[in-house]
Amino acid sequence: MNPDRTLAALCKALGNPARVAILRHLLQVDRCICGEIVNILPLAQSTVSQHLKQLKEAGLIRGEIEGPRICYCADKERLAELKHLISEL
Amino acid sequence: MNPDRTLAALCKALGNPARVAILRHLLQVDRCICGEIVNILPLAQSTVSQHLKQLKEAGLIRGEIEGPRICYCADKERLAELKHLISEL
DNA sequence: ATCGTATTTCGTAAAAATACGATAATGATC
DNA sequence: GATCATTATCGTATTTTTACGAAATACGAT
Repeated sequence: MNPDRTLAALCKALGNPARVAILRHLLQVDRCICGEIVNILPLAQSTVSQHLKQLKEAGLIRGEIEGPRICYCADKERLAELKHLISEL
Repeated sequence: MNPDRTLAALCKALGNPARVAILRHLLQVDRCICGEIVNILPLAQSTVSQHLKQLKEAGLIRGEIEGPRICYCADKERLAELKHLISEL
């Protein structure tokens, strides 16, 4: 993809404080289940699920099914790509 | 402001390919008048003006009145703040 | 097979973003 | 003062985002 579009898509995914908080938390704890994120944020569980979906679509996080729950983790390679695109601005 | 909010606001401002292109261009040419940006992008003049407004509100660019036209330039300090906030993720 | 927990998806409403053309505002020039 | 060039703002339509509760799905345990 065109670098402007890639950067815009990544930035758009982080263009909401809740999603920034989610990513930051996942980077701190390395990995955690969805429910933990729901507890941290003052948002309904379905809303958090949507934010997770957007982050996942942007490639910034991944979710692995782990029994009855889903374990999320940050995709550090994708984050590195964002860092690179921003830093070369 | 809360760092999550600051980062989200900055990212939101870059969450559109046209705005990324505008910022990138301003960084390349250092400074240029609004009309030049309008010529580069495949968008109506009023639309470009709105994008410029958003970038200005986010603090990423500044506009100085220069006779009948307006000269825009990137705010490198603000950009540095974005780079810092992203890099420390 | 049923139940309980965890998560997503659906339906929906309200707000914001995007884009355009038309109009207004500003400043230089005649 | 009229006019031209440049840019912002207004009005509007369409799309997207954000948020919620309710319903569906998936899985483990009983």
